[in-house]
Amino acid sequence: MNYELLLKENNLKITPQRLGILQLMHEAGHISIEELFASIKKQFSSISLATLYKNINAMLETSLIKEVKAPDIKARYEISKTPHAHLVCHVCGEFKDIHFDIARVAHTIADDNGYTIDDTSLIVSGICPKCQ
Amino acid sequence: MNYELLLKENNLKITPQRLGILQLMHEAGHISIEELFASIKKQFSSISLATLYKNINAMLETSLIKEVKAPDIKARYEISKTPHAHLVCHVCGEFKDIHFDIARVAHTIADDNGYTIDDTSLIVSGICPKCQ
DNA sequence: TAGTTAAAAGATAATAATTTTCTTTTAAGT
DNA sequence: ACTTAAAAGAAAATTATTATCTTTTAACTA
Repeated sequence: MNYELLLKENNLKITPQRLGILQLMHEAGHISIEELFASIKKQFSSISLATLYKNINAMLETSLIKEVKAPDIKARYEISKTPHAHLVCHVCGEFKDIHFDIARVAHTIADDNGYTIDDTSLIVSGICPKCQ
Repeated sequence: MNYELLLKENNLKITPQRLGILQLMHEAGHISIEELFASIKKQFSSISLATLYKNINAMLETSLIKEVKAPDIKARYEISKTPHAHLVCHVCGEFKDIHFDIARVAHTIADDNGYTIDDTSLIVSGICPKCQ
């Protein structure tokens, strides 16, 4: 995955910190601020939490990344890809991408109401087999 | 709507504050903490914000109410009803219930993965006709 | 390739949101 | 009415997020 291109396409300056954030986000699939901060500090020991928040916000604004929030679970961030659903265990926190095409459904809903879609989120939250 | 029964069914004590919260939530359809606090103070001028949070959390735990969070918009709370989608304008904040049956889709996803469902949320976020 | 500039990083302080603690009050069951 | 556990209210504490300011750096240009 070409993170430099991703940033460039979104008119964001390429910085080592941003590349590190995107790399970690990509490896994890989806990651919370806490986890991200703990991991990124291994590469940039003096990185500021403020920097992390500012970058997350900048990348959210351009939709380069996406926030996913499920009940009982801290928000997680992921690099935007084709819309998909999330299955979340609220006991152990397991977070799974589900390749279900939510775009069709979303378009039907939005069109019926004259809306333009910017984001669609389908989150199924429950208990995974291990936690039952 | 019988709020006393709702509370009783969920083993929560019936208090005037809780009845007020449920009433406002029902009238609004979905409401943020801020709005709720502003409104509930008209009835209970000395109600504490801590009380509001504690009650929201208690009612969330029993699933008597549900939290709905869309990008750029503060979390909103609603009395749990049959699962439905939400359409949100992130410009003016308009929040619309959509009577689309998301349960079927959710069950398919959950069953395929051995999950038990506790909650399903489909949020389509975009720009409403007025804000375009 | 150095020079310029606007943006980003980092440090810290400030603000906002949420939770905790403690005391007083009250709902609900004898 | 009496008892008890839970809820309310007030205030403080904690946590999350944002803002401010100075220093550093990416990106562009001469």
